[in-house]
Amino acid sequence: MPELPEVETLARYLRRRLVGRTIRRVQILTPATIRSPRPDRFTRALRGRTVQGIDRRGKYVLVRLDRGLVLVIHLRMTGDLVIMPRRRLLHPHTRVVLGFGGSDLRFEDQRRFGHMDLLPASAVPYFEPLQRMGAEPLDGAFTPQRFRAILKRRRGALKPLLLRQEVVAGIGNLYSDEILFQARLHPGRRVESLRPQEVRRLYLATRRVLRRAVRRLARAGEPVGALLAVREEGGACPRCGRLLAATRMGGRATYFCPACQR
DNA sequence: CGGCTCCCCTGGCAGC
DNA sequence: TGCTGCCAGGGGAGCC
Ligand SMILES: [Zn+2]
Repeated sequence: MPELPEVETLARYLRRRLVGRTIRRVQILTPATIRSPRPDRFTRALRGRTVQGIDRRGKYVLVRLDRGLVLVIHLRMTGDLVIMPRRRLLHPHTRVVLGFGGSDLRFEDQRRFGHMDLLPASAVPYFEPLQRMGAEPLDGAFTPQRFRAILKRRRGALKPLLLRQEVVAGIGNLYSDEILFQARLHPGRRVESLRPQEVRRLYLATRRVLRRAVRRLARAGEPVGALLAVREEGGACPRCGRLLAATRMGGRATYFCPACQR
């Protein structure tokens, strides 16, 4: 279930495979997946379009097409984009198929939370969720100063803060736990109580955790993180060996070490 | 604004 | 075996 590193890895893969190729066939198996425009228009507008580029913003995949169109896709919890030969049987959770001749790009999504919007490129900056989206943590513009400024405007517990896409884009439930573990900060710690040194740790941990995960996913296809490896009921802290605390914050399962994270 | 609950939907799994 | 309830990595709406 994809957070920034997984979506970034997926976007890079799609870029390698799809740029320059032309959509010949569009098949919608679950109309609800298409949020806009209506399925018949969606199909007509996509047929014949050539992929010019693939971008990522937060957890969104953006497929840039000719004629000034962009296909904006969110995988949510269970969505995935897979490329496979056209002759391969459709997986039962296949929601949308874009046929590129011999191979398909298939959107598979068990829980049907994922969705896509086909927009004019000019409308993308005004597309609500993208417009609200916060800083890209792996971007060069994401500096310690910028991060400090972002946090200064906020109040409340760190974990829910990290999960808000309009604060920092792309962090989900798993990586937020990992980031807080690496930063040695308690998930319930209030952002306004952080000392400069701790803000710095949080900044560095955010970058390092996400960057490492992208690198590792690209190579091994396996997610990384000291905490992620033991993140379960009864797991031991990788740093001090004590039992991890398991709780819920903002309705999300949360794991941390009460000794190391303050 | 922050923080909570509910909801969208499906399936895996523990417990009875 | 079969049923039930709970849980899941996302995020928006509605409420206090
Ligand atoms: Zn510890």
